[in-house]
Amino acid sequence: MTDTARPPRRTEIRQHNEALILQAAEKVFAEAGFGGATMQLIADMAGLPKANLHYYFPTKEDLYRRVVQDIFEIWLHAADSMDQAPGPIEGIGAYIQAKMEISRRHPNGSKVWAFEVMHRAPVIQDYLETTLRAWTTGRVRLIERWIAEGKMAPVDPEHLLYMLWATTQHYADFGHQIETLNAGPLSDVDWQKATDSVKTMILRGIGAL
Amino acid sequence: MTDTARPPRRTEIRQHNEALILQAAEKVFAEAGFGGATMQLIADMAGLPKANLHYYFPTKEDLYRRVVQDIFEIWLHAADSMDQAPGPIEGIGAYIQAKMEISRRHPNGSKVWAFEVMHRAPVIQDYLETTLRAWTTGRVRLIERWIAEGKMAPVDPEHLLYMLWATTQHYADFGHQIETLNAGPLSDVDWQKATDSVKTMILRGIGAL
DNA sequence: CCACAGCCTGACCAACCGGTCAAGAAAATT
DNA sequence: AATTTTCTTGACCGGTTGGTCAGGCTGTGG
Repeated sequence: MTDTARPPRRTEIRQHNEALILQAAEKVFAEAGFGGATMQLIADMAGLPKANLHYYFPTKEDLYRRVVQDIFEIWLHAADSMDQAPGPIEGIGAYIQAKMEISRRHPNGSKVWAFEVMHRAPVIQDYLETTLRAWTTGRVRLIERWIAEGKMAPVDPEHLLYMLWATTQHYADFGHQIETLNAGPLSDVDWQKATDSVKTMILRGIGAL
Repeated sequence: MTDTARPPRRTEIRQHNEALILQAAEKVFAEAGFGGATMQLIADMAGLPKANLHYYFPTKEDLYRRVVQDIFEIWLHAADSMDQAPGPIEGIGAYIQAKMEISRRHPNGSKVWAFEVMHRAPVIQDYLETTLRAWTTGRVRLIERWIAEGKMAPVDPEHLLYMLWATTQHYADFGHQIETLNAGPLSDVDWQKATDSVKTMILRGIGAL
């Protein structure tokens, strides 16, 4: 009578292996999509036998769902800095900064999200309709407030958000194309330049500079 | 001895069926990626037996390659209007207009391209390194000229191009997400609004307005 | 020491995949 | 009409896939 029946006690082994699998899965799903990814390949990359994957994640879809959800979490937190900002220069500037850093550090996550949405979001449609919609409504109101206060030009807030998502995620999703045109991976300086360029063009574009 | 050996004579039947197959393939590849798409599904959607697909396109990869190449062609032509423009307002404005219309009319093509690039472009890597790079270099020079003539602010031309690609293609690649947030498909007015928003924000962002 | 719950995995399976092929139907050419 | 080329298709094949399962292993609490 010490415990409350169910919780299967997250052992350290479980946590460690789940992390290992999720990391490998993110990469494989990003590079091949859901249909193109194979459990065998994910298993090899994680250094585990395939049957072990099915022990922690019963089906391929369960594993995929976890990967997508984890990414979604990261993205939501990226906007925290935007909320307590006094105006668009600080708020949107910080949001661009945060999203560009995510594009650099979690390019695979961004790609999996893109795959999922292009696939008509069979797995996370409910998230789009609930969490993302609520999130969006909140930021739209924030932007409308800034406009009303004369801190920026009267742009359509939703299309501004689309532009923010599109430009920042482009550096992750189309990273290969950018690297090809750049004749090599982007350096620290290149990333700084990219971030500054996006910030400058967008902030001037919304009349905040 | 009448003909010159090879040309396999494009009959009307061939042209008709190839178009039918390519149209179905574009949709299936866009919604499932290369790995997730099946020849059977494409055949069903085209209303043809699977074996017939292999008659016109020997392998799945041949079919995929044709789909990607066709899209690439459309995109290249979208920039024609940009070249003979006197300045960024007309040139970049027309380019945004053209790319937004492509996003609306060929959303699947845009998605297949996105899939391909995220997949590290196994099929069209040579196009990226030759045609696209040459194209990009040309537009970079054009933009640099406009900057030198004082017609726009001194932004980084390459990051401006990325922003143009990202924002316009976002309406195709992430159309499902946008439609979900919009609670339904975009109307004529919605598309006009989107195009105007993108144009205004970007043109002001580069100091052309 | 035992007991037991959680962890591991080689071997296996039905379903499905891309691709082949032979035989014939339909067009085009002579 | 005869002949040659193009087009059509059901049946089939080897290989791969997601998923299963029985049986063994391991660590921990008593």
